[in-house]
Amino acid sequence: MIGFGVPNEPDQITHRVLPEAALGPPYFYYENVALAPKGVWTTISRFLYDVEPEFVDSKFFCAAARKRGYVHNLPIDNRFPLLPFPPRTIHEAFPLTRKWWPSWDTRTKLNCLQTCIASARLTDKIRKALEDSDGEPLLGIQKFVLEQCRKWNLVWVGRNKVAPLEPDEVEMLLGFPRNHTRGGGISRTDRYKSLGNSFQIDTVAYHFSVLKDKFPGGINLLSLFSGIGGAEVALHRLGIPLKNVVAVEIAEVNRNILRSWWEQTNQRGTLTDIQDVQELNGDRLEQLIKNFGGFDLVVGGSPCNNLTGSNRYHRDGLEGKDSALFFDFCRILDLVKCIMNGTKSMIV
DNA sequence: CTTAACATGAAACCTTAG
DNA sequence: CTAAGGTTTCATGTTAAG
Repeated sequence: MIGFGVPNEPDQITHRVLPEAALGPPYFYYENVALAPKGVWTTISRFLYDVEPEFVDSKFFCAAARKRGYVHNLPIDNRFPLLPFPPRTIHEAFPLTRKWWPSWDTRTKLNCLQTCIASARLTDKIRKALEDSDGEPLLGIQKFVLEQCRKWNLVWVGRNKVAPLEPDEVEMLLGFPRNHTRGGGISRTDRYKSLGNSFQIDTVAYHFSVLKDKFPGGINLLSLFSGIGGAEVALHRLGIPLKNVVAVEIAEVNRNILRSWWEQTNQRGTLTDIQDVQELNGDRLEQLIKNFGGFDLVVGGSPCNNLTGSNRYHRDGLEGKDSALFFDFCRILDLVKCIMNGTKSMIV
């Protein structure tokens, strides 16, 4: 799962032909989970001008897996990665765990970072199971422990002791600055939730890197479902100045995180918060676009709640309550295209 | 009212053996 | 080719405690 290519791997594709209707401006970038129910990505592609999805696992960029699909109309030649490369194995990312890591735990990469962590009861159960055996644990015990470690992304923090990742460790793996989601009234569980829903910065920045030459004077960004600001952080770390950013995000804690980052990094552009994508109708968009001459890039990863395998209750596909917001991405992108090109919208 | 802890499978893909 | 087995997954609902 390397899409059109990732750094340090062969089989790079540097050329593709986009459908006529997909050509910008603006550039657009849509993201969601790769392992969605059957047919979902076919539908997503069809609604986004028949652009072929690019499926990439972020394990090629960091120490954790993250299988995602991206539909975008960005150029794909002359991409470059953020430097320095983040640690790409568990041992490099968490050197202190090495001392306690048993030889029979052969993991070198973590699994996907999710929104919940393992219970204390589980790590306690694992400790007790291991303490009962002196020396090498029985194969059955090893199998059980390893299975739980994979399932819950546990790391070794002491003799017979495993633990879930701390929020700041998740921030690091995803490529965010330390303490990005800390403070300002956000709870620990909300940090896990916001981080678990986010982009992996190095992956997205690799795709965005082709924009650096094109927008030396800065970029106007429409960031839908912006969350904790993955797109903004990626562009910033690439050294692409942010001129006008319109960020749409339903959760107040996430809007606060992005606003706080915006101020801490001394951004010189303007950040406009919008709470709900439903507020973005034709009139509002026309007004915004008139203010600063149009968007260069429209980014969004719409909710995956009804697509991900982690959801035991309502994995209903794109028509699900939350995941149907994908169609708002399409609606808004289409409106932006039409307003900027002076044509009439196909959507009523 | 928040926050935290905890229990709760299955779809879809992959590998392997035959 | 098929079947069996292995592996992974941006989560939700309930309960309790503050």
